[in-house]
Amino acid sequence: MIEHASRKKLTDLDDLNQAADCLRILAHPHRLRIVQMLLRDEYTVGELAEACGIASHMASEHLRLMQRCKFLDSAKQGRFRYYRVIEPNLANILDCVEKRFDKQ
Amino acid sequence: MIEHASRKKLTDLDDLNQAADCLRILAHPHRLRIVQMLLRDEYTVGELAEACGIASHMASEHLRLMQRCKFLDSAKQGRFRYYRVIEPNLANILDCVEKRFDKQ
DNA sequence: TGTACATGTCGTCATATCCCGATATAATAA
DNA sequence: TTATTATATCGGGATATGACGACATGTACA
Repeated sequence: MIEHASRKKLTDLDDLNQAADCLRILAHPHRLRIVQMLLRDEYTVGELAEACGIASHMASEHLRLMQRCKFLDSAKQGRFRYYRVIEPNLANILDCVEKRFDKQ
Repeated sequence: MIEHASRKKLTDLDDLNQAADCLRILAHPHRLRIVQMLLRDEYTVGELAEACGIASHMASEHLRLMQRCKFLDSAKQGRFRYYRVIEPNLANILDCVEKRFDKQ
């Protein structure tokens, strides 16, 4: 039996609360740039920081936040640590951002 | 000539700043529920408020915020005011939220 | 060993956001 | 008109977030 879209159950407020926490973490210009970069390639913390114009210890904090909410994973490699995107929906959301905000 | 994905230019930090402002507005459990409802049907401010478990003047504030950043539009009809979604990417983002957060 | 470098953590302060009560506007009904 | 209902706005107090300097950890290499 096929449900009409408007009859689908609404998401629980508890779940929307979690979703809002995740979206709030993403809602920062430097974190958006970091995600956009990591969706395309691998970068060190220092490289990400430089691309954002911030000190690397600040990039480190952004990365920690995004790792905590399971957006990113990381692996150490010598002195460096590499992060990668593990949340599959982030590509989709960044597409939305680019669609609305990239100047042609 | 086809550009490789990793060679596409990064979004300006100024634009990411605007994007972050919009995402931050969306990043609230009651606003997410309001958008989810308005994507499916029409509701009065009072109905939206009740569905969120908040006073209607609070729903009104949420709606004003989302109208200001061009997520919603509204039209008055007698004593009531009806809001509707005008940002096309919101359906996509709510899909992401439901994919990650709806319990099956 | 020691020292330079990459990354991470800890306080703190300024600012932004959330939530609420009180009040305002605007339309309908009596 | 007056009362009632629906929606909107204002002001402030509590809480969360952002940015920063200072410091800590951990790795590499002379």
